Amino acid sequence: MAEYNSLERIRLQKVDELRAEGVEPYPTRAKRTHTSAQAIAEFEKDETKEVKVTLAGRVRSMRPKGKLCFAHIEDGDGKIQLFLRVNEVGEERLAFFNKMFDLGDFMEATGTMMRTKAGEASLQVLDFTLLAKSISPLPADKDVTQEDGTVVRYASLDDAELRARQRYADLAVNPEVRETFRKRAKLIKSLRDFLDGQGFLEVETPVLQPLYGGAAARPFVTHHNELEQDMYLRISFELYLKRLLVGNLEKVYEIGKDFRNEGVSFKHNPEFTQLEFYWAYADYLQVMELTEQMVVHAVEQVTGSTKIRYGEHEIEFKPPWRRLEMRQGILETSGIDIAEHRTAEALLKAIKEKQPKAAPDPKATRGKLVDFLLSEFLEPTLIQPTFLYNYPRDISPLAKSIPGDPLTVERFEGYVAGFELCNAFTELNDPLDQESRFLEMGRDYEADDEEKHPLDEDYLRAMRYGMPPNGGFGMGVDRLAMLVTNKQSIRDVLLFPALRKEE
RNA sequence: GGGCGCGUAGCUCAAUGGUAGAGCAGCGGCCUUUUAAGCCGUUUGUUGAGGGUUCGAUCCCCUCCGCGCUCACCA
Repeated sequence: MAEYNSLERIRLQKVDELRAEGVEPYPTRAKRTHTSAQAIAEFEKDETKEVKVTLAGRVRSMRPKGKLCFAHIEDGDGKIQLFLRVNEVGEERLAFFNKMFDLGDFMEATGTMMRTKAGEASLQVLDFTLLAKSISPLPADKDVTQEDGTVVRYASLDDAELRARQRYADLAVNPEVRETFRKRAKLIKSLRDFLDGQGFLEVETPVLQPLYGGAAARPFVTHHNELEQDMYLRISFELYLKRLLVGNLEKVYEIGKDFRNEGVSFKHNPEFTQLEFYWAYADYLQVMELTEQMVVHAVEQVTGSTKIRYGEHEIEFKPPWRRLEMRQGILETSGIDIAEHRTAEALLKAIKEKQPKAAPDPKATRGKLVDFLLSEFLEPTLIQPTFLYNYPRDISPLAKSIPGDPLTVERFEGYVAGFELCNAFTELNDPLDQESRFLEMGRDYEADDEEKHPLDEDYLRAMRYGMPPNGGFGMGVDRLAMLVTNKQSIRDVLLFPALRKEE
């Protein structure tokens, strides 16, 4: 049972009073004819013509002034001022409005458009109705535009926890939050449009899987009662999408949620939106070109420019992006040439000599050490969009080796603003090689390591029917959303980010 | 999981080893062109929870809860 504070109790009492007067505080239907923006546009076409409209929205401010009252309501398009006078609505109705309406209420108002003495296009109200009484006051929010044009916000909702937990309140009072999520929707639509235009088929593969795979991550485990078996929430789409290539679907993609039972950070959420595509007969170089085209298309659709501002950086997405061989990048930033150190022992020794302050895991494989050098030294320098290519084989069990170089695979990652945006490779399609890679991975992890790749026999069975050579791609859509909305935390681009349960 | 920090009114914040204030919101008035409206009056708190030290804790100590930053983890 909810407990009400003093403000809420006053409003609840108003609900009772309204009902006692025969006024329904939550009527079933609204009769809106225009949004605020439509009404203003129509009025401004010809201000001598009478424009009669019914508007609806949330009351955001009330300024009663004796025999008249100004109020702003906000709808999906913006705010509009209501102007109520005793001349039109009568003394009794004006008093009713002042007494019974509160900030946050949804209401409807019918009237004619007019311009106030201060010059604001407003609705001169003839009649009004309550649409939904607000019991709990929304966090107060006042924007004041000062003479020099700067907007000062008084008493807004900016507690990060409250904003994430009660996103509905955050959205209700912070218009720029609504804008962020409009941009996010536009981003996803533009990615979809691009891939559709390239002839890719959008598919849906299982979220609930008998076996997880396609990435190294701890899964969420659940249980199906009737089948009497454990199920996993997917950690990637990869293995299912590649099964479709076996089925002669040549270009497929999926946009959806992945789930990883791991740490939460400014760039990690346990469930996140992934885009993956697989492209038969293409290799990682072709995927690289398609990637830069796709991303610049999306950035341009959302922001209107190929260039964005992200924090202190200005980032240009126009292709071609910088291409940097991983070996070269690591050499330039750490002074270590990984090609000269072909074993984990040798590489570890080199790191200790050249970078005594660095603290790599002494038990790491060679691939993990390369990854360490990458994230420690190279990654922070990759601000402008950069394709880092050619990765160590042992951290890439699903990628194909470079002909003639068994330690290196045809793989690239796209980096922007110092973090990984996407990951792609020429996909391994040799079932025998794939099987030995799975077994190899198994040896590199402890028996109880939850990140150990389970051996997916059905996937190998599919591959044995024959899988065309292909290029595959995966991208964290939330991270791209962070870039185009200039948000420093993944939470700001997720409507309901993962939070600990409230007590 | 480790480290650091934070938690005070509906919102934004202040204060102090002697049980708390401001602005906004609210409530009661006045006001026929306001937009942070103004003016007069006025209310609001288990100071995140529990325990300890103390004559006395919101402040000091411990535990817990929640959040933020960060490290670890994360192909």
